[in-house]
Amino acid sequence: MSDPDVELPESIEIAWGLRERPGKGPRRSLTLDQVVTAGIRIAEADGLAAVSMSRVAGELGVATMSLYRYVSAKNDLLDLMADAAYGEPPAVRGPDEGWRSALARWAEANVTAVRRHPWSRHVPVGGPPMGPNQVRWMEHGLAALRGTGLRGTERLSAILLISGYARNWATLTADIAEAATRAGLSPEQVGVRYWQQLTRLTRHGPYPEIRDLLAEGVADDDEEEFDAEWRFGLDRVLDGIEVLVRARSTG
Amino acid sequence: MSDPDVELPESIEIAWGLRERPGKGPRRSLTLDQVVTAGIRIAEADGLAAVSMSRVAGELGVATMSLYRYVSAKNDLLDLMADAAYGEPPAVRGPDEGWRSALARWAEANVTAVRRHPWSRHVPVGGPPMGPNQVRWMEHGLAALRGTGLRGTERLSAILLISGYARNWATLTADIAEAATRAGLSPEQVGVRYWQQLTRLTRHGPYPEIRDLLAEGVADDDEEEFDAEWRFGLDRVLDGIEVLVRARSTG
DNA sequence: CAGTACAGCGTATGACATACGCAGAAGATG
DNA sequence: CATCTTCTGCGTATGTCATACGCTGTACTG
Repeated sequence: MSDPDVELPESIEIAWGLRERPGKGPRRSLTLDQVVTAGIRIAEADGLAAVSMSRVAGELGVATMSLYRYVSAKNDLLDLMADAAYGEPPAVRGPDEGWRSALARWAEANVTAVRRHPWSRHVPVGGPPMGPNQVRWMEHGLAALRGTGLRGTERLSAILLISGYARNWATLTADIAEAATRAGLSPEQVGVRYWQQLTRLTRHGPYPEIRDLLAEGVADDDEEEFDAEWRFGLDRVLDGIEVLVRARSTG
Repeated sequence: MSDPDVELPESIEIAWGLRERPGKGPRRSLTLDQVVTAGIRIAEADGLAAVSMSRVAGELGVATMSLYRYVSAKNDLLDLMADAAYGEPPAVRGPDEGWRSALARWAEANVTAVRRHPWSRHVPVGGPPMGPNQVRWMEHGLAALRGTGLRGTERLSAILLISGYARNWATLTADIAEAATRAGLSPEQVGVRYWQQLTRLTRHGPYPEIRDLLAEGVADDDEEEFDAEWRFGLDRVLDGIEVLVRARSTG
């Protein structure tokens, strides 16, 4: 139950500062932080695909292979970059704030975090959150649900659900924004084009629902529409949680 | 409003069978389907990373560059593979089935689809669904919400929310299952190990919520726990939709 | 001062996506 | 039947990338 020294992936240990500094050999000329920051700078400027070990090294004025004294593989670097991209979680729920408001803030902050670092959505994830920032986000998300009567697994599932939704939404809108930039259009125009494309594809064939949808005029013609859609989904999730919270506090 | 010939990405047109066969030159020695199927076979056997153009070509007994007569870039191939991985959507909602049951089936089917082709979760997505199978899934998802009084954008947001949750969940569990295989453990053991790791990381520092969680004994000690967690989130979402559906039918 | 473990990094390897252009095939056209 | 057009398969070449290996010099330890 309280194993003091569970095995931990190397990059995670380093990120949490659990690695002893050896003190022997020559002084290191860089910090891990500098490496990660350089990677982020490149991703910010030219996208995640531009982040190569040699380019990161170039940015720092060292040889490519030197980086491997700081990370054990490129994937480690990407994981650390992604964790850094999360940044600070939003302010923890205050004593006077309701769980619903706090959770909504937390959800919005998730979206904002991805929007601030659009490249981060392309970092391949593998496994549950263990980076320092990710864990802190988890902490704050759980705090929003304190006192609701939800069990541990339930609180956890709830924030997993919400962060997943937020990341999905942020990813979708970022993809659209990127396609817009590529095509020299506005995001709204890309949205409209998508519906036109879907209209053409479903013109012939058994797509009654989609045709109804299109006939209803679903086109996202302005930014507020986009935002309304996000909030719609968020409200559904929060409503669903509220149903349970109420049931618990009544029972 | 009814532009008859909207621009469509090349690979999408091909996938929908909207490309004319030229009829001129030599006969093609392959079909697009064979190429995609070969890619899937490799991904199934050795993971998505093993899918290289040269390996796919080898599998088909042609030269690497021949593939580019069928897809314009590797990404096209991956997109087509991902669309194929969706496969058939679940049976459309029948006349006697409630929206909630139909939507739950649709959600489960999303999970199953990813589980059947775990590699598909690593295919980089770019943009809203346009593949033939994806669109058919969309059609069936919307059909589940027919007659609920929800507006078009609302129905759409709802299924986006659910499919996102399902894919996230499937991804997380697949990641765990894969880590388990790599480590020669059971998925349950990997879950337990994760909580131990988190215990160690949060032992010192401001993590009251996580420590509460761990003290409560949150460890996923069997498969039913896993499944209960999935259903918890799904029920929250469905409850949230139900709140709205009821409000609409009352108003 | 001797020993030792580690830092930086030059070099080499093997995989990969894909641009380019050619030779030959099969219809289209006269 | 002859010529032309267009497309196919694909050989070759290019440039990029991650990373294994091992050497050299460094700074702390005893």
